[in-house]
Amino acid sequence: MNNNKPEIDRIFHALGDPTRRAMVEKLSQGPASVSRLAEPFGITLAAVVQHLQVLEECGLVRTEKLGRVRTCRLDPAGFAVATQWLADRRSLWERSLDRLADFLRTPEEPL
Amino acid sequence: MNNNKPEIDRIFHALGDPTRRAMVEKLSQGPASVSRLAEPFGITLAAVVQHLQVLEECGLVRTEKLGRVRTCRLDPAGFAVATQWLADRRSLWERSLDRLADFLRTPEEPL
DNA sequence: AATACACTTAAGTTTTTACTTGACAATGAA
DNA sequence: TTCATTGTCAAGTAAAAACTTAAGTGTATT
Repeated sequence: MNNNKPEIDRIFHALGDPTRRAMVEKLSQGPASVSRLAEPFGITLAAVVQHLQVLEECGLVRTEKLGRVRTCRLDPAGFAVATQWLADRRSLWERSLDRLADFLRTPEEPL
Repeated sequence: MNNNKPEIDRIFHALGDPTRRAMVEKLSQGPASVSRLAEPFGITLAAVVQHLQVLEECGLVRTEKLGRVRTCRLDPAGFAVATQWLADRRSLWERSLDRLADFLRTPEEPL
């Protein structure tokens, strides 16, 4: 499906992959180089770099290269977008429950 | 990658698809039948049902069938899991920033 | 200068995922 | 009973995503 909010799309898509989420988990303990990030996974460096691109393009991770080593760190802004979306769902849902409660409480009224 | 927390895996995977997220957005405005859920999307009912199964299996949505109509509604519990994961990332990340700040503040100490 | 290190890139393969088609209940209405 | 409605299921297709291989670049080390 083609939706209207590409940023959210990319963020949730990025978080949808378990390897990428594991990379994020590692980075939440502090910055790491690409190869140290790769260590825990049984995949090639190239694959890790590809995941990293996805994480960077959607704003969950920032990286900078110094000499020959690229350092990766979390970018909280991206997480805020995801958190906000979830919070919005909950608040809308609660509003709909409230409306239902009102409706049930109110005795039959003519429309 | 094979991770240790299959529930989180399934939840974020489910939210990774834009059509499923749109379905969740619709359901956050209140319960809906399968065919009403399907209306906004240019896909077959069968496809919608498949998405619905994914959402139900990971605990984001609950459904119940009465007569020939199945009613779908959000299940807040699933959202709590996702929200918690995001919150955990942020708090760990902030801890790591604090440790860095400590380190920078402390004058050279012998190891 | 030679070698090792830390990536990077492009291209191809494999696996997953989303979606369709078509046939088939089961329920409710006429 | 007949027909439309609402959904279900299985199988297949097509597109996207993850991953590999292999060759290459720039940086540090010896």
